Amino acid sequence: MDDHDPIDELLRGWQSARPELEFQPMALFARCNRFVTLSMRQLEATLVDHGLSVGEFDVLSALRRSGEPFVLRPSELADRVMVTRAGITNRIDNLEEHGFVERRRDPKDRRSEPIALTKAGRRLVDGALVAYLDNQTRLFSELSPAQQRQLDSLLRRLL
Amino acid sequence: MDDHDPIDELLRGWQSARPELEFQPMALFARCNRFVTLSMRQLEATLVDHGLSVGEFDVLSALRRSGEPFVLRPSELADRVMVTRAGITNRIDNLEEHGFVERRRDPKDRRSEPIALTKAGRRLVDGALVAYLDNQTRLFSELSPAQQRQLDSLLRRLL
DNA sequence: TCCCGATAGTTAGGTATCTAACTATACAGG
DNA sequence: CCTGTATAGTTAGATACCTAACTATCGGGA
Repeated sequence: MDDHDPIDELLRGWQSARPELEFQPMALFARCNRFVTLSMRQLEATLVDHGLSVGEFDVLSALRRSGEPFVLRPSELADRVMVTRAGITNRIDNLEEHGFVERRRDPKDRRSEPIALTKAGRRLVDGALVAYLDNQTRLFSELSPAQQRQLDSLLRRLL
Repeated sequence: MDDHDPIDELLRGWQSARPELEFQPMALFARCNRFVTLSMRQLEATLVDHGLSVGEFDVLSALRRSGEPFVLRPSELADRVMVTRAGITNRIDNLEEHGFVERRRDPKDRRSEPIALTKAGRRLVDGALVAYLDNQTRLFSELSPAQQRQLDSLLRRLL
């Protein structure tokens, strides 16, 4: 019963304002939300040290994961990083300006503009990845391996 | 091993691209993130039915929770809904336009502009609250009460 | 061959947020 | 009292998204 936990405070506020209602699930979701929000802030800070935003890192990551020759079309990228195509256009614009990706041409389909990870982009993402993983590992370091598996299984059930 | 789970796919992609690294924590965080993102979308949809965005609902909720006379200063609201003061100014502008809150004056401090929940605002938030809670309850309905407590305790440890 | 619906990507317009700068007011110490 | 610093809130400018409309191209069927 930490009096300074903002979510317990939220819960107490509601319970005294609407004592007839059940707020346990709200508090649980608020905690999930808070964990993700705070963690994202840390991850952003980690990537800023490498000159990347999370959004840009996601795009470079998708290219990196795709394996040789590290080329994907914008629509494939959009699907993989779960962003609209318009959003991907903007991210690619930024990354291209900085020389981390290149727009190519597809001789088979002139509508398509395959996006290729450049050498510089690959170096960058490979370096940032290590810091990013370290950070994510730290996020869960308070949990034992068994607890981490437990959390994973609960989340799988939720999704 | 669901072949169509996008997070398992993420994991497989990385494992084949960088087999020497450990991606379990990344997958775990990705799952948290995905759960929160998908849930937020549902909650947004629920509130849209009541003519509110999540941000607006948060502000009205904070006022509602504060109890009689349902008045808080913008800076208190900003702290409670975890948004900058600039962000709160905008939300209040919207809510005031729609008549759900009112800007008052504080005779003790002319810098301050206490925000009061109107009758209409209170009706709205009380109605939306029920739908919102129902939705959040549904989010976790796949988990037994014991599993929900387990999740809560894991999250408390993480935070 | 020509047309027409589907597909790839970009552009335009709108929204919500942030940071930083600004205005007005309060208050404490000389 | 005056003055300097802190505080309350707003405004300005930038960013990163979204949806919807648009342009160009593809490919199948009359």
